[in-house]
Amino acid sequence: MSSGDIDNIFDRAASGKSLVKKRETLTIDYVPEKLPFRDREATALAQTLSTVFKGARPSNLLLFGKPGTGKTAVVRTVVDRLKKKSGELGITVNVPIINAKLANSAYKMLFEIAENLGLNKEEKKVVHFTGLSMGEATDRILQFIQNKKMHVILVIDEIDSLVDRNGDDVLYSFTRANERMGKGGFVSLIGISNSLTFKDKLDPRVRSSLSEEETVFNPYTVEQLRQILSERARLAFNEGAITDAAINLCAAMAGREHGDARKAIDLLRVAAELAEREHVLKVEEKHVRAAQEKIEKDTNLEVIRNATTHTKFVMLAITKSKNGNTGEVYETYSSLCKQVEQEPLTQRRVTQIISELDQLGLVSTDVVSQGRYGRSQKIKVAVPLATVQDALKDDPTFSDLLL
DNA sequence: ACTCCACAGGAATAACCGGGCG
DNA sequence: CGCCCGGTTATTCCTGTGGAGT
Repeated sequence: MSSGDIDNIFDRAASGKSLVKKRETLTIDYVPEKLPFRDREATALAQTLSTVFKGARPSNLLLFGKPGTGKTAVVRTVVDRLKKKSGELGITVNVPIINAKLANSAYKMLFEIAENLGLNKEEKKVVHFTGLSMGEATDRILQFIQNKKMHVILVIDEIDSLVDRNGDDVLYSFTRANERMGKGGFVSLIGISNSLTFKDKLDPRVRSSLSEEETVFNPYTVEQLRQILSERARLAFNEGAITDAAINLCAAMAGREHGDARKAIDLLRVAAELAEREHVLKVEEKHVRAAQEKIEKDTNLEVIRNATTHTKFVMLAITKSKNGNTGEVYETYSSLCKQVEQEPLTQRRVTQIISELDQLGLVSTDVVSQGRYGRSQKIKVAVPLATVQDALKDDPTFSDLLL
């Protein structure tokens, strides 16, 4: 380290500067002015939506693409502009953007739509957060839109998770709404889906209506990711606070998955945090590697921590049983339960929990047949043992069992 | 070629929760 | 108040199956 570098540290400390100057540009919520490599998609979307300014209903639209390909970001920038423009022109357009996955049930989603459209500010509450039948709730929302002659463009993010859990009944009502609505009000749907096979899960009627138009978002290439990251880094970091090599590594790591820009930016942010903690001058490749590990560990930790007690028991039982076939896991599991005087669940339920853990990637399973000795799963933990123990140590139920 | 273990994993159903309806 | 609604967790009962041992 040269004396210049040392001066540099002092200068930064004195002026209150650190590596990062604009942290918010490294979060997923930050939407840049202009989205690189997404012009085509953005103009197509703007084109479709522009019909509201003629007072007509825009076509329903489906957007496809893997996570982190800029779907949500494109929608948000275009919608922002749309709102600004409609304000200037004195046209009222309601554009609720809701995330079906975060809402985590069809009913809560309806509730959020209602909130967004301001149903609950009127007279008295119209749609509550439970208690009504689904049909009733949708009817009330549509009725409201019709009465107020509202122009609504409803954006449903992660629409595939809605259909996976609740089927397409709700979507059916919304796509059909315009026929019933008469003149004055309308509803357009914009669905954002992570899954490319999403359309197959829909009823044909819903499918044709929902995808009057569609756009596919291709994954970013590593080179594109690199450019996106460089641009963000220019905004976020102080001059010379990050090496090109670090940026390239972020791009390469995120590109290896499927061109996930969100992941790339997460990596960059966490790497910066780690570098700052070390009080070094530059974010380098090793910080990016460390960030990768940290992100993985943190998500696993969270998942285990938020799991139900029995899921935790099962997780622990899997780490404790060496052989890892279902019968053995179940036995260690029940003995763990009895140690703390809890009623163990059925084996059927436990296999279900195991397959849930498998889906979360905490555990890997493999069906193997051992001939005479039956057919079973070979279950292994897919995360470091320390992670499991860390996650469980805060739970008082497990404090005695971890030794 | 047949058996039969030790489960996998689907289907139906129940128990429970928070909350609205009349 | 009793009943309905949707959601989640758990139970009960069930049929299906790869391959080591015979």
